[in-house]
Amino acid sequence: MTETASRPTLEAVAARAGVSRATVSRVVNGGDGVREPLVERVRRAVEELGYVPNQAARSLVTKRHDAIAVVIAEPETRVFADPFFALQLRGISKELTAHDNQLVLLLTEGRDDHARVARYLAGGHVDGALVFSLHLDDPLPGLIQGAGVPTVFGGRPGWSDGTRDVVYVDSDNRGGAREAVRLLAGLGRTRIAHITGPLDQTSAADRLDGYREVMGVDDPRLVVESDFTPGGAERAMRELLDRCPDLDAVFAANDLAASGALRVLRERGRRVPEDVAVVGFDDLLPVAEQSDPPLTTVRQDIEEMGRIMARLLLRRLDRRVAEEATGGVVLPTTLVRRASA
Amino acid sequence: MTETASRPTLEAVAARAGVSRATVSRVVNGGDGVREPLVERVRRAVEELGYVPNQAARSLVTKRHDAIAVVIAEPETRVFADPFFALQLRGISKELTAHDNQLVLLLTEGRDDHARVARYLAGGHVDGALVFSLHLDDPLPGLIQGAGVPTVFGGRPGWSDGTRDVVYVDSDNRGGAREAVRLLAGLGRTRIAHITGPLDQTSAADRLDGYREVMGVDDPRLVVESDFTPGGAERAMRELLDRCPDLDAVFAANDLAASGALRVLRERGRRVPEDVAVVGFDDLLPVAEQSDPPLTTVRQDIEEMGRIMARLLLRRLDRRVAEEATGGVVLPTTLVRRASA
DNA sequence: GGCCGAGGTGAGAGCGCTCTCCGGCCTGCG
DNA sequence: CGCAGGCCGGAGAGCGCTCTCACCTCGGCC
Repeated sequence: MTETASRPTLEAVAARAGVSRATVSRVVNGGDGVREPLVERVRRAVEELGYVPNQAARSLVTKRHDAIAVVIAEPETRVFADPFFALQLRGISKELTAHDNQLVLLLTEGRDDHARVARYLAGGHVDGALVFSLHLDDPLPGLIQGAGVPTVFGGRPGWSDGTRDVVYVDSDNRGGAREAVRLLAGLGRTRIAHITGPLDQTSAADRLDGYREVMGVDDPRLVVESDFTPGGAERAMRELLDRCPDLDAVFAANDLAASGALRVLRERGRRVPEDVAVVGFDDLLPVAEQSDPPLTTVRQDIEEMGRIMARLLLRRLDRRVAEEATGGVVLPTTLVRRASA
Repeated sequence: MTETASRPTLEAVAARAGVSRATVSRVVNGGDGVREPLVERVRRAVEELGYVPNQAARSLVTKRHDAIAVVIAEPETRVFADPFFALQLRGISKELTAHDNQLVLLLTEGRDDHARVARYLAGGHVDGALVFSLHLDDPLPGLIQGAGVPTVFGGRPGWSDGTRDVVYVDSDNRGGAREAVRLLAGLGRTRIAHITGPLDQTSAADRLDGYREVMGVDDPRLVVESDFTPGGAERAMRELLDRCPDLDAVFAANDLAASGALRVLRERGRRVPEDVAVVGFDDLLPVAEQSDPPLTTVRQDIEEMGRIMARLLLRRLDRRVAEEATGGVVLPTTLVRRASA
């Protein structure tokens, strides 16, 4: 079996069109400064030969790769249990595709992988990186910054050492939480409990902050730290009911937790929302809409977050030295009312 | 702000180690045929300079990229609603990482993207592709095969035109379904209903086949086509109960569907498993374990599937012309008993 | 009608690497 | 002690592209 003829090169196209390599290159890259008849001739040659530029050769000289790394650190296996990352990936993918960039996915599995990722990024295989780092003590962001690759973070990185020059995109976790708690308060609820997420994640911490801002001085009996999972939330909910049987509302840090809370409330014979009103966070449709009763929750547009992250990074790569704006972009949340509150 | 000094090249390392480029190259690529003292000297130079090979330059000559594309077609938005792909990705990522390959993620959004993906693959940017194509009429697999890139499919592709040379990895959907239905039959259930998945997906079709194999002649009243979602399964379950109020078991094509069925059964006052036994498929922990009652289901090792896909592809790429074995690898499933049956 | 300038096109030098030779040295054998 | 053969290491030719520069050909202007 003969090897299929190797792909045509610029040279071949040039020969066929009767022009020089340089001209073909110009046409392929936009065709500025080439006269129409020639452009046409080259286009046809490209078409006929089925020419596709060799990206490796191109990168070698341009030092551009048109590729972006997406780094998802996964301290817990949890990560993939909720569709959060999947949705962000979709947003990122759409935006990158629209700008002819490729998405290189780097999944890390514990600390051992950090060095690998850092090396890869430092190796200049990609033009930039989109990094999800949601934990306060995560060393990865630091390593990545050290690698000197333009980076945009997903979610506010929780630096222990104060401010650094970072660009990040996040939801308005604090504002969303405030809105949720205000809704409950507006419903006349006075003993509003909060099931938090893991507080070493900035999103969970910020939601707790929002809760506290509205509650004023908080009754420690009403707050239980949990882990964003239904199971964890069930334990938390039981504890809350034991501590404070007369609570009349629960703000859960995400929808998964809310669903766990709902289950325990039902099991304990509390009616929702009559006896206890419940609000979640995220608006994960399969969970929020299917729960019983359907969940009132704070929606964040996750896919849009992904898209914006990509857009920010791409823009940064464009205007090289220009305005290296730093800081965060915080996306608004919206309250979605269903039956649970 | 001065640009940071560009990364060191082979040349620089060679100079520092006092050897030729060729020798450095040999050391970097395994060091065969270079004497120990030289190897050591080169290693040190690499270390000191922080040298990382330029992948583009390397690819240019080797025609290898050490990169694999993962193509996930997404006809429906559904795709990311369940953790299925995420888990497979994890398996793939682990295996690729272990062999120093990168994962390029290609998400397609409707038919328009097909050409883009085909062009990309044909462009020789990656050494191979892992493709998830679960629909009977999907043109994508055909396009990809046309591109001449070594490919392994996730899930049995449903060709309308009979057999082609494909390599795929799939779960034993049919066998798993048989096992599920046999369990129900063994429990003395005689009117066993089946809520299918979308039958244009081979997995759903295979599960239905398995069900039929055990049931013998099937009562059409007992089978309703659905869509792998809780909502769809609710509608299907209602219809089943209306048609056949005395059914005593339900085999749902996946766990999400089973959870929907459970909800309707509860709403209609049927006890599970006393009145109606329920079995799902997938063993998605958050769903299966958290449902009420916990779900008896057919487990497939999704992450392992991903790993095997990657392994198969990598092996294929290795032994170039050698045994181009074709056909499918079908992974076994196991029945997990919980409370629902 | 000649000169200058602008706009198009081509020639050629690399980008950083791999890999094939080829030559030098060292070993072993006659 | 001389020569064949094997190993090691270096030189150099590209891989396919981009980009600078020089050249050429016009048109416009004096």
